[in-house]
Amino acid sequence: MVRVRFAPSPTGYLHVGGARTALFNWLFARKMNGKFILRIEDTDLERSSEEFEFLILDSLRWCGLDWDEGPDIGGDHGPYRQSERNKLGIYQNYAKKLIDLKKAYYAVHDLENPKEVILKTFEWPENYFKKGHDVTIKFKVEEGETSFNDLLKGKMKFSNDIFDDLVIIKSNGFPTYNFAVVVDDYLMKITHVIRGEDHLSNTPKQIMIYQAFGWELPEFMHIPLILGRDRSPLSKRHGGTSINYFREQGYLSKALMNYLAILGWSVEEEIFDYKDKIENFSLNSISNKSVIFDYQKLEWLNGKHLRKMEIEDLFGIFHNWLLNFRKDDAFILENHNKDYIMKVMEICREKVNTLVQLLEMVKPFLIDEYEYSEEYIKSFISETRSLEILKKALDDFKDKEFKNIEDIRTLLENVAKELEIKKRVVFQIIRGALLGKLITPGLFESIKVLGKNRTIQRLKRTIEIGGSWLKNVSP
RNA sequence: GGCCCCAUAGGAUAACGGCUAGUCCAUCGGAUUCUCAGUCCGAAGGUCGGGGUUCGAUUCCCCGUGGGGCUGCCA
Repeated sequence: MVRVRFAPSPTGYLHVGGARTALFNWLFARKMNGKFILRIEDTDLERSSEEFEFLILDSLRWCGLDWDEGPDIGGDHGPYRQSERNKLGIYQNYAKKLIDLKKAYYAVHDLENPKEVILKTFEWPENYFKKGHDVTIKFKVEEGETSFNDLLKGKMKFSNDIFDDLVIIKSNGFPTYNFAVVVDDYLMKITHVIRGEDHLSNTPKQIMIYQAFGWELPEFMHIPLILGRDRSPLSKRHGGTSINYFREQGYLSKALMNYLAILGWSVEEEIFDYKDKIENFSLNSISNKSVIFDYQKLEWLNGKHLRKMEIEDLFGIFHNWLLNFRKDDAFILENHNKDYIMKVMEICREKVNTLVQLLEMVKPFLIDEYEYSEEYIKSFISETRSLEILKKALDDFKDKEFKNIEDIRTLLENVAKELEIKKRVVFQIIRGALLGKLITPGLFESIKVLGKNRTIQRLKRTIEIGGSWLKNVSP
């Protein structure tokens, strides 16, 4: 049975790189009918926090990556938080076993200069401890070579003399990363360790520990890192990096996962729902090269997903997003029936890539006191016959029914024809009159969705307000 | 400094050792008898450098260069 894990440390938000690692683990587990385990590596007391743990789980859920065992749901190999495991004495016990095997020792550190070890012993150095010396447990690195096979990199070989003896239990009694991972991966029966390439050089250290215990090695696979535009590690400098950031910026989890999947994974068809790709997934189609995060491609992909999904699903996601991240704008959905809103969204999504952009596009349809953009006011004023255009359109709309796009087109083209003004000009003046902006969904479609009453009201409103713009600039 | 990983257009990828190095994003140009941030069409742009092996190298080997990682009582 395949068992893989994702083991974040709760010292920050979930990073896209972490999410990608989690995604590949998840995909592999699902494909192999195995288990995906979530373990929290909170052995760094200084930097770890419960809030970050909460946020990481929240982000993972948003991504749709569900786990079979974890700190919140438990499992047969718990607990799943290293701090809790430490309380049970798990790491201490295993460290003592290594001491019994003479493969690790107590290291007594100098009082003044804690980096210096003044005594190595297999017996607990109670006297020194009482006097206030730091005491750690260090793993003894033997001479020789450590090699392993990496699923992506192939055969790896390290000479042991590049490693010093490594601390496995800190003076505060907590295990270090390299020790805790080994003990936990062993106890949790992890079969495949799939993680970022930044751990490649740690692997031989961990393998030495496996070997000291006589434990069977899992498979290892180190996937390349995600970099920013300048090839330095992706950081806030390059833009947002946390899952939460992209969520807040109006990206869909499906799209973000899709992007993380194709980033360094060659596929025939680029746009997909990653949950449909479980069967096709294979570890060896993952690229072996670090990759640069391309915000533009992500946005493009997000637009594709936005346009492709069921409008009702999009409505739900949009509504939710407003409530979570744009509380001040959430009111726009009130006092409208869902049907109208969905029709609005249907035509607006054709032009946008993110929920942020969608919000801007949708807003004027849902607010009667919509604002007028400066560009519109400017072009309204510079076109001397603006008011005339709007009045003519108003008159024509009043006594005509318009049920389909063609009727609306005919009517508007007729306005232009009779006034002998270019269609483009007429349409732009009317567009802005109805929605306050010069960039909107198709004008005829917009009018159809607005309906007769709103259209007429809005024409009247702009005629009134537009009059005052003209007065203000009169010579 | 030491050890390790990586290298095809600006970014992501494709090409049993063999056609003119293919595709997606971005860029530029055109179209969409209404806007464009949407859609369609088109263009430009690449095998990091130097040595080998070979009839033939993007592909295999060596060196260099560049980028990245590790080198913590961080993970």
